Amino acid sequence: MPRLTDARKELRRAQITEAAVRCFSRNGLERTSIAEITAESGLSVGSIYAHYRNKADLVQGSARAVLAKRAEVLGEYAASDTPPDPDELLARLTAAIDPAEARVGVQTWGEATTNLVIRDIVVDMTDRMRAMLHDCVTAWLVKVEHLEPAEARERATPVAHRVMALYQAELLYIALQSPTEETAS
Amino acid sequence: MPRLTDARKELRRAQITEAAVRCFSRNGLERTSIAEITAESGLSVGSIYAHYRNKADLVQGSARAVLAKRAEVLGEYAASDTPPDPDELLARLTAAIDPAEARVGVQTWGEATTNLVIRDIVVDMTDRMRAMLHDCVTAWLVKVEHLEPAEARERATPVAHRVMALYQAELLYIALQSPTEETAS
DNA sequence: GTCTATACGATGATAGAC
DNA sequence: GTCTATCATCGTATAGAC
Repeated sequence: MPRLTDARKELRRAQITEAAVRCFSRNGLERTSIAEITAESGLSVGSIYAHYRNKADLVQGSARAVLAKRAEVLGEYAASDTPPDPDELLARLTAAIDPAEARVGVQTWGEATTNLVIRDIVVDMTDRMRAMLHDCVTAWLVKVEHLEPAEARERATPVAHRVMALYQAELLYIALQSPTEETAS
Repeated sequence: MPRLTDARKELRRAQITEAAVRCFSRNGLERTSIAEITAESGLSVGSIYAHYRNKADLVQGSARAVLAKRAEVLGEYAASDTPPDPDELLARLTAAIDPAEARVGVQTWGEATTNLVIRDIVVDMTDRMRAMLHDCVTAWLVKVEHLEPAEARERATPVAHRVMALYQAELLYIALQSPTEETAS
């Protein structure tokens, strides 16, 4: 299989999802029409349907992209040599939130309540992020607080759970600020 | 103005919003058609439009109803003579969450990211709930921990903020459990 | 692969009788 | 106030040329 062609295909798909996310952040998942995404991406209707089976497929791809991007930021801290303490971890995480992506993220939560495919994506990504947080906190407990690895892992669980919860609440808070307010720091 | 007529009108409106909330919890805000709400309420299309200007108006009414109901539970604790400590407060609050209403609540968050009217309703209700939590925590600090009222109010602020955040995260968690799981306790 | 034009279905909202 | 029947709009998805 020609991997160059595959790479181009992935690039087009990314181009489309990125345009879609911009539209979603403005008008929401369902109120965004294919025509709008067409205009935003600079492509045509036919081209979009050549890369995505239907709109549901496109929404899934966009949801994955947004959630993956957020998880990516987290992954960097987990591998750090000087792990931040939980409060600092949360502060850095929330500081890295992009308002537009926060809106799409919250829209995705809403969609997940009635769409099983989206629900699985969200739950899966949330579990992964919680696991990464667990790694971060464990690393901090071991390297900075000098706990035994076994005990550190155990004590990290409720802490990771709480950090995740506070992060989600912060994401919601940012998503609920009106688009006109988001430039004001 | 005849208040009996007004009361009947309110009753009909409630009947419609309750049916709407049931539909929303199953299919989401946007994917629920007026026809479905018609069937669920046992009324007709014309009757619904006699009580609500349009679908947006109906969604607003439903959002208000759900959020107000959740705030109501909280109001009881604020007036209690033996205020629960923050952990207990959160535990009781989360225990009182109805899965169907949790789903509509999260859907409302999603809608609020792009709909200014809904956004104002959500922000307003959130602020009110946080204020009530503040009252609860202050009452606990004064009556149980025997702090001075002035200091209690000040110390209660970050606590109320955190309880609210954890409550929101728990609401999301419950909303994301699939409808088939919600009977399993 | 990408485009334009179009078919088809669904849905919000209205009209008018009772 | 409530109903049934209907309209008009919009949006997804496809067909077919290039």
